[in-house]
Amino acid sequence: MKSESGDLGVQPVLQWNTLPQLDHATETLGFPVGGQQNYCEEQMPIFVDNSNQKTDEEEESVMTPQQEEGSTSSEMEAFTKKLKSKRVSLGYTQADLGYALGVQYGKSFSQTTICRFESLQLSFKNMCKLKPILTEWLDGLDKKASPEEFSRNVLKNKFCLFFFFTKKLNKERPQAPKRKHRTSIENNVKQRLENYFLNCTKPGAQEISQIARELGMDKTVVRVWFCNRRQKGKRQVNPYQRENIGGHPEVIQSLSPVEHFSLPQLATAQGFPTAQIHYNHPVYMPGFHTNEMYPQNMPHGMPMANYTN
DNA sequence: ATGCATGAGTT
DNA sequence: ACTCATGCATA
Repeated sequence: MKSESGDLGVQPVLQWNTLPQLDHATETLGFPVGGQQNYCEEQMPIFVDNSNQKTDEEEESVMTPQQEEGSTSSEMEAFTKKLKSKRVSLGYTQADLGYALGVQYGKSFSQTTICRFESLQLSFKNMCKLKPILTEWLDGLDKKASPEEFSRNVLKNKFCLFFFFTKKLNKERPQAPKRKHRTSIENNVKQRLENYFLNCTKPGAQEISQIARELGMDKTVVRVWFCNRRQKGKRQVNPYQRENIGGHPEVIQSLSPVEHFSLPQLATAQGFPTAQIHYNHPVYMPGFHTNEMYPQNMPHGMPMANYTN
């Protein structure tokens, strides 16, 4: 990680917690710096002067989700690859990118969201919504990118991040956690939930109560689980589809129980308009209960420059 | 990278 | 009480 950068203004490296310039930054800025958390609830302060763009050629008022002609799934996929490639080449982590967006455009995103965007794990609509912002970011990088200037901006961004992060930290340190706790559902219970889901993707209050009782779970947890399970079914691309698009659709046909259920809106659920690959089961991918519904993504075989990690 | 959760907006 | 966008927390 020790980029041979040396000092400020040279190599933008954005691994906050291992950043060589970190100490320097800390001294310079007068507050501690480090860590890699998500603190996105709050709006980030905007420090960066975007003098190098953003004149008034751009009317920002409304970003119409160019759902129509602009974005097809393949376009989207191409875009995500481009984005990731650029991000990585700059040494940005997903979290960094999320924050950078906040710094430059006033709206930050979490590592999670960036991650999901890059791997097309969002609904198409959501992808379309985020794409313009990310496009802007990409474009901004290309424009008049004098290396020094760029590096400077990167560092400025980082300082903003540091500031924001620290402020947030200090705020939360005293009054610790009214934060949530991630309840962990045992695998066998998950499996049973899956079975219930298979039988009915949208149980009513009654059913939920019943299920909760039978599984010895909190009703709310069950309800949320179903919500999430449904939502998961609407994710845009799952690894199976992607890996088999150009290949052999052998593995896929496990079964298609979903068809047998009345899933009114499921069929039309915000899928990619051009997602031609429709396996019979848009929702449930049985056959794996290894707790991992979907296998790991293979690493995008790209020449990661100096992205050590 | 992903599971469980929240909150705003809908139905 | 749901959907949808989103993220903290965690594996």
